[in-house]
Amino acid sequence: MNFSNEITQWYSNNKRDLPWRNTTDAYTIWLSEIILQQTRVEQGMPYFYRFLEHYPNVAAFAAASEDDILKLWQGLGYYSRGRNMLTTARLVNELYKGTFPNQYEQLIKLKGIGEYTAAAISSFSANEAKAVVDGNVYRVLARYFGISEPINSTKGKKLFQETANDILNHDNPGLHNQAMMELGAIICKPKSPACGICPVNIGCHAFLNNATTQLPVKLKTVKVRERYLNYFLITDGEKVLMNKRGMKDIWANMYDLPLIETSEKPDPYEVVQLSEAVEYFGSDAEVIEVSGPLTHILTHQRLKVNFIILKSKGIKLKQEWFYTEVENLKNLAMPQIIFIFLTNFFTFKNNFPFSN
DNA sequence: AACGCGGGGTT
DNA sequence: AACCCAGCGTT
Repeated sequence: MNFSNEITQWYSNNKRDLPWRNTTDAYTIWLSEIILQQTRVEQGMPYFYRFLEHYPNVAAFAAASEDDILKLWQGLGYYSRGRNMLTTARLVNELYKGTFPNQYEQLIKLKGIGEYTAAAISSFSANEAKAVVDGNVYRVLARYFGISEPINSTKGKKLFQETANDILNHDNPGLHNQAMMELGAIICKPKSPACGICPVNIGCHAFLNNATTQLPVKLKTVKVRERYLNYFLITDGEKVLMNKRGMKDIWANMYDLPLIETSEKPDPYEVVQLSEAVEYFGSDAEVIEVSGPLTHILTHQRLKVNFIILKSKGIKLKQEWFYTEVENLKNLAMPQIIFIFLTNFFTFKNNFPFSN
């Protein structure tokens, strides 16, 4: 038995029953693949069901608004995925009359679809002979063949893609690709891999040389930036003052609260004295209550967040600010920390959340 | 080639 | 705290 036969047989007997594996519909597979980019299966699963229910085909997706998509995407992170999907859905609806393409060369041109995703959709949907290389495959290949080239260097990416191409089973590329990823997810795990029950342990360089902890090799990532975000909760009757974020920075085009960012750890009461605050809130602005700082961790940023309840007579609205009914908050896509704060605040009005 | 982009789970 | 997750787009 060769490598591919071993893992595909193992896969057939041990695979998880995942909803996107029961179809060859390119639209459905596209949906699942974008959701699963840098996202664990368990985390993406409920979003997959939700999106499929709201948008059962590409025409339905194309008809959605960006606000709709971002709201449904809320909590999943990497929101550009959702915005890129909308671009792609609208293009596909025009260009291919609502039939999602399943050929690599067409897929790779679409926004949000890179080498991995184009290979995944084309091999799963049309059995096209393109090898997938995701985080799982990097790990399996590095260990099995003893490849110590960093997986995130340009040279490494090329080498791993070539290696994946070399061992691809051309008789059933879709099955082979699924098996590679499943092996990485279930057996060849990052920590404490289950080498004892691995179908290809005989022949695995890392297993034979007790080197699973050294492989794969990955170049150091950049350091985390600290930011201090001071959010203001300003109400007017049953309305809340909200902010629509721009295209730069995190949480593009999503909704949060009026914000003043400071370069150093601030005293919330002094933030209100800053000229920027005085300009918009007036010098008579009064701090009612403060909670924070809360720490919100992103991959490359550590956010220290203050929430400041403010009362003021003369608010001067910035262009991106608008009042909205509390009832309408459920329609706005917000970063998790904002969503949780507002949910708690308006659920426990008399009991300020996160006070410390 | 390097960087930016979320949120959550595991070790 | 470090690392990882069915990566991709921009600079």
